[in-house]
Order: sequence, then structure tokens, then C-alpha cells
Amino acid sequence: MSGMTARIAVADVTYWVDRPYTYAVPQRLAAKVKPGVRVAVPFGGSRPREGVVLALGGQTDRKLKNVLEVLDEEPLLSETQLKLALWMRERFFCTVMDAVRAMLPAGLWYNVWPVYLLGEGLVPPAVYEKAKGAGEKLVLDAVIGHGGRCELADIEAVFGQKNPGPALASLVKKGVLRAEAGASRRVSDRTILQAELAVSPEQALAVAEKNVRAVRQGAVLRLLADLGRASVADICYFTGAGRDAIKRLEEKGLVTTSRREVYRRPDYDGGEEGGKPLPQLNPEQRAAFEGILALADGEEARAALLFGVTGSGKTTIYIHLIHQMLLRGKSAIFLVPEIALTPQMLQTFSSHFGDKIAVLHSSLSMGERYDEYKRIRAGDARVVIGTRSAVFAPVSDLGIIIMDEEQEDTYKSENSPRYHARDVAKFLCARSKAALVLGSATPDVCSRYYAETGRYALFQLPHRYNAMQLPQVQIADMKRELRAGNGTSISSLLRRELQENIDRGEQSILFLNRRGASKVVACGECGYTYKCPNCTASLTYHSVGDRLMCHYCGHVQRLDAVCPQCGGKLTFTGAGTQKVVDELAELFPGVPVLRMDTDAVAPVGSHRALFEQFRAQRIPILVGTQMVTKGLNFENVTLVGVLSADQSLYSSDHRAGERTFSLITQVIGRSGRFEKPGRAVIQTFTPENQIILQAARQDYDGFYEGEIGLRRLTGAPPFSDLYVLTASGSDEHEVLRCCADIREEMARLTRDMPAARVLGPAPLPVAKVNGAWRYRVTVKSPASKEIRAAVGRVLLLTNDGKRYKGVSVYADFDPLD
DNA sequence: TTCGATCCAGAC
DNA sequence: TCTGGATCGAAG
Repeated sequence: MSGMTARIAVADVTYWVDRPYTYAVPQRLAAKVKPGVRVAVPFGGSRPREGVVLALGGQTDRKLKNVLEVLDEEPLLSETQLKLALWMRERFFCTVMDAVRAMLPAGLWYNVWPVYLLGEGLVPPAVYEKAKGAGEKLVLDAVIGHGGRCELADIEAVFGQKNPGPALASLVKKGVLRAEAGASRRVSDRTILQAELAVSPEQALAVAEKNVRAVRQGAVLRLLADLGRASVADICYFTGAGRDAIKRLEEKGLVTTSRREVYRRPDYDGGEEGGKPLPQLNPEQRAAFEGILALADGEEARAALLFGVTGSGKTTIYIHLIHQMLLRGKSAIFLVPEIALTPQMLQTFSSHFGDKIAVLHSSLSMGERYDEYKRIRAGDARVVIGTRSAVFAPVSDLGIIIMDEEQEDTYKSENSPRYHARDVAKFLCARSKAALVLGSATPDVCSRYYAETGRYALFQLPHRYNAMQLPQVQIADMKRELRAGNGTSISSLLRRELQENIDRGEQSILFLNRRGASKVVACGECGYTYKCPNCTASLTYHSVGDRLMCHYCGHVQRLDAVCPQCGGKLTFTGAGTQKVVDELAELFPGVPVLRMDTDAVAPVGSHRALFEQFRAQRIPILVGTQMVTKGLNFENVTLVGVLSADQSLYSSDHRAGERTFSLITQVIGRSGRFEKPGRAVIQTFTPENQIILQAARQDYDGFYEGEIGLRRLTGAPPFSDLYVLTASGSDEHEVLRCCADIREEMARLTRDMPAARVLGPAPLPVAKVNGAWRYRVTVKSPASKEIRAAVGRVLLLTNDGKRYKGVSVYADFDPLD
């Protein structure tokens, strides 16, 4: 027997089971099975699974299972996207379906389940003859009871506790039943009912004239004679008619109704395309713009690093570039680290490109996200603005991808597929011959290095717009403060500057360089601290509900009145934002202070509200974590304080220095962005630290020189690629045993790669999370296909659940920490 | 990962 | 002998 076959990647498989599987395509589905459509296929057990067709195959003699169902009418993934998924598997050690799912809005994911039908040509009474035993009869009852097509869930309901599996398998084998798949999506298309005239407007008006008694129907006819077509909801609203009036008209043959697809649009300040004239380019900007355009027109695909100091007007260049691409009939993708923080940017884009923009980010509802996706696919939206995953937007004719603040960590996905948007963008731009622009005031050290060595083209904007002055920066030595008896988190220097600002009616932002920035509770007498029972981490205090919480596993418990160990008095330590706010209240009685951290912005969208409050009410001081560093410009902010600059400096990974520099530089840049000159105070326990000094001077070049030298010495990126294999499991011993094997195996496979180094195993910064111990082995090596293959091999070898009890292993390419 | 098959211990 | 739970192995 022979027929069409298809090569299919299957969902919910582990990395080492993930390979293209060949299925037979039954005649009834032959027309619909094409590369890029999703299908339901049997795999392993009895439950069908989702899969995606990678390619059509020729004929074969092998006995194959059938494709059960085709889920998409048309191929959902382009050839490029399929290629991308395969490439992602190789590079990021994920499954093909993991990659595919990352490309699609969650609303498009399918759930599939088993459905059973009576076999070909079988009719109810006769079919019982073929059933043996009570179980099989019961199954047939259910199937026939459901009209010959029955879902597994309904059969299970009839069986109660018992498992219908064997009876079903036997019936399918005998050909009495046929297995197929049901499928549903999480979001469906939204449609509206619309009505239009079935007769000419003149006829309609004549009817309305004649039937004076049908007032409402007459009103509907007049409205439609005027508009031609309108949604039923609108008609009802404007005429006061009910649905039944329209129904009557439809019965009379005067009106027809139909369903039309509509988009759920996220809410942002819309503008009109070309609503604003393009901003002027100054000579520096023009040079960069033209250079990038020339690069886009050239033959060789090369990324451009746009290195411009804060306030140098990179956005203006982006707008011109996108405008150019639209003129050429191409699409653009504009990536930002975090969209909630960039409403101003959104507004700007909207005022230039109006309806042509689509916005994709995590706080959209599933329906909105799906509909934005559809607008992009349909070609209605040609400018996509979004966070990391927007790099997968299904634009037609990609002309350019722009990544703003390309050094930001949010571009790297922390769970599978562990991709970096920059890598994906490179792949896509190379394939579509599109331009790739990486913009930053503090580029990733690797990007800067590639620009220096010619792999990227470099464009610089060394001057601030309108010749604004960079803020004047002072450094406060917190060790000296401590010696002088000031144990608070506000130095005397910062205090003086704050006072000055308050007196002048200008605003200040204080930045707490600390993720989470929350309180740790300890006993003041015996030193007892609360530890999470599932993790090797301390619990942190949350004032909401007076609870202790673990930030790693979510464990929550009530706070005791006294120390559970010795009954002593509990104290709160750690410079959380709340503590800073309290200290400020003491220093400046009566001065309003706004707090902004993960606690304060928990309600979705309160970000914007808080920023708006800060601006509108001119609240003198804003205290916050990470989220105050980006995006927003306030005219009246003239002082910025970095409360503890060292905090992020002493983590062990190779990017600690880079991250600190970038963070401090960005915070300082918040100050004095308009007419008034800005000031900044950096508080540190290590005032002699080079990185802090360089950040204070906004001296990226100096920082880069030092950092690249260090990396060359240690062989850190860009001088080698990093691969981290992480093993986790509940039995620490087994995890370690697995890691030892990973190390040994890696060493063996890299014996012929003299530049490759295997390090570890070492515990993660938090070794145990949620009961699982985590250790990792790091591999450093120059980029090559061989090293990736070796990592893949080791993953395959060590991740089989049998050799190490309950241990699972995953690999991460170029991880963040 | 997911599922069915298989094996074993304890309950009836 | 029955049954639930743990363990193992295969997946087109």
C-alpha cells in the first residue's frame, strides 16, 4: 500500500525524542496536509497529539500511522518559520514544537483529545455483533448514543471508575471504531452580525414610506439606505429598533445579515498615519540613517549597531527607517525591552504610523494578542511594536528589525525555548535580506566588540539632542557615612541635594538597585532567620496580610509575633523601598513620597497611573526599583539618586559589571532631560570601583576597554560561547552524580577542541528551589557546530530519567547569569 | 513528556 | 486472587 506521507514534529515530547516522524496521510485529508499546517496525530499512547507538518514525503512501504486530523485550513507557518523552528532546536536545545509555540499567540494553541467514530459502513444494530464483553458493548452504547461520534470523555463518563482503554483498543483493532481527534483553540475569532439591504435603496425607502405602521422597521430601512451596511448593534443603537425588527425585515427579503470578523484592539492612544510630519534629522542622525539604509540596500547582510548616548535621538532615526520601509512596501518590527514602560514611545509611533501599527506584549488579553497577530498576518499592520516574542510576528516582506536597548536582559527567554530575540532577529534578517538595527546607549559588550571587529556596522550619535548637558554626578562614600554614624540609606550629600530640590519645587527620583527589594526578618536576640522549607532561600516579608513569602517557590506563611526559636523580638532588615520611604518621612516631614516597586504596581496597568500621578501632582520624590530606570522622561526631574550602586556588582557572572554600568548610566540619564540641568548622586561602599567611576562619568568607552580586556583574559563572551547544562532533581546526590557524568562526558567529547573548557559542577545561586536541587556544568568554547552537537549529545545521554533517579537536565545557550 | 505494560506488595 | 502504585520503555 502506498500513498502520501508527511514528516511531522510532535508536541509534548522531550528533546531527545523530538525528531521528524513519518505519518501516512489518509485520502480525505490529502488536500489539506501541507508544510506548515498543524495536525493531530497518534503518538505513543492512545491520546492524540498536536504536531506540525515539516515536509511532505514520498511513498513508503513501511506500516505507518495515519494523520488523524488537520487543524489549520491554511499553512500557519511559513517556510522561513519552519526553518527557524528547526534552527532554534539546534541552537537553543528545545523541541521543534516548543519553538513553534513560541511563534504563535497562545490563543492559537490547540488542545486535542480522542474522538471515536463507528467504522466505515457500520450501522447501529449490526455493529453489536462484533463486540465482545460488557466493556465493548458499553463503548458502543456510548458511541451510538452520541450519534456515531463520541469523545473519550463521554465514554469515560459511562465507564465511571473503570478504564475503557482496553475495550477501545480492541474495537479499533477490529475496525469497529475509528480513532480521530477533536481539537479546540483557546480563543476564537470574534465576529459581529451586520445587516445590509437586499434591495436597492430606492425600493427600501419606498417600502418604508408605504408601511407607516412599522415605524422601527422603516427607521432601519432609512438608515441602511443611507449607509448601505452597518452592524446590527449599531443599527439597534441608532434606530431604537430591536433584533426582531431586523429579523422581520430579513424574512421579508429586504435585508440580509451576515457575520463579519472584527479585531479586538488593545487600548492605546491611536493616531493617524502621517498625522504628524516626520521629525527633522540633524546631520549626525542623517548620517546614521543613510548609512543604515545603504546597508539595507547592500548585498551582504550585516547588522548595524546604533550607539547613541541617552537623549541623542535614536527614536527619530527609527521612525525615518520604518517610514522608508513602508514606502518600499515592506514591514518593520520594532522591539522594546518592556512595553509597559514606554507609553510615550508608543504614542510617538502611533502618531506617525496610525493604524499600521500592531502592539504585542504580555499584558494583552489572549484575544487581543490573537487579533493583533491576525492583523499582522493579513498585512493590515505593517509596523509591529512589541517585546521579546514580537520578533516572531508573521509580517510579510520583512524590511527591518530594530531592537531598542539591545543590551537588556528581557530579550532573553528564561524558559524553554531559551532564545535570545537578537539571535532570532539575526536569523530572520539574514534570510529575508532585511536590515537589523541594534540601538543602545550602553551596548552589550559583545555587540560593541562585533562592531569594532567589523561583524556589525557601527553608527554613533555622540551628542545629546539640543546640546543638553549631561547631568553633573557626585559620588557619596557610604563607608564614611557609616563611620560618621549615619546608618540610614540616605547619605548626607544626597540629603542636601534632596532638600535643595524640594526647596526649588523640582522633583527627584531615588533608585534602589535591588531586585525585589524586600525585607528579611530576623530575630534580634538569637539571630534566627526564616528559611523557606522548600528552597535554600530566606523568606521575605510582605506587609500585605502580614506574611512571609519565598520568592522562588511562592511558599507563604504567617509571621509569628515573636521569634519561634527563642521568643525574642523580631527585627526587619534590608533596604526595601518601604524602609527608604520611612526614612525619607523622618528626614523631610510632610513631604509627599511616591513608592514604586513590584508590590506597588501589582495591579496591571498601575505603572502608568503611578507615573502619571508623579508627573501631574509634581510629587517631590519617587522611590523605586528597576522599573524607574527606563523609558519615561519628566521635565521637572533634576535629581537622581542611586541608593546602593554596588548591589548588582558582586554577583559571580561575567555580566555583572556590564549590568551595573548600564543600570547606573540609565538612571543618571533620567535626570535633566529638558531645559533644567540635572544632577545625580551615586551612593556606594566602594567609591574607588572603576565601573562605578566610569558610569558616573558616563564613560562607556572607558568601561568597554576595561571590560573587553577582562573578557579576553578570562575567555568570556565574545571570545567564546557559553553553554550551561543544568541538572535538577529532589535527590541532591543523584543530581551531583549526574553532573559529574555531564562533566566527564563533555570533557571526553571536547577532547579534540583545545579551546573548549568544561567548568563545574557548581550549585546555582539558590541551590534548592521548590524541593529541587540545581547544579550546573558550564562549557566555554568558541562557537562551532561541533560544540553544539556535543552539548546536544550530552543532553541526550544524561537526561534519560533512568540512570539518575528523578533528575532532569536542560541546556541553555549564553544564559544571563 | 506521556502512556500503556509489567511487576510487586499488601489487602481481601 | 485482586488491585493500586511504582517502574520501565517506547514513541513513526
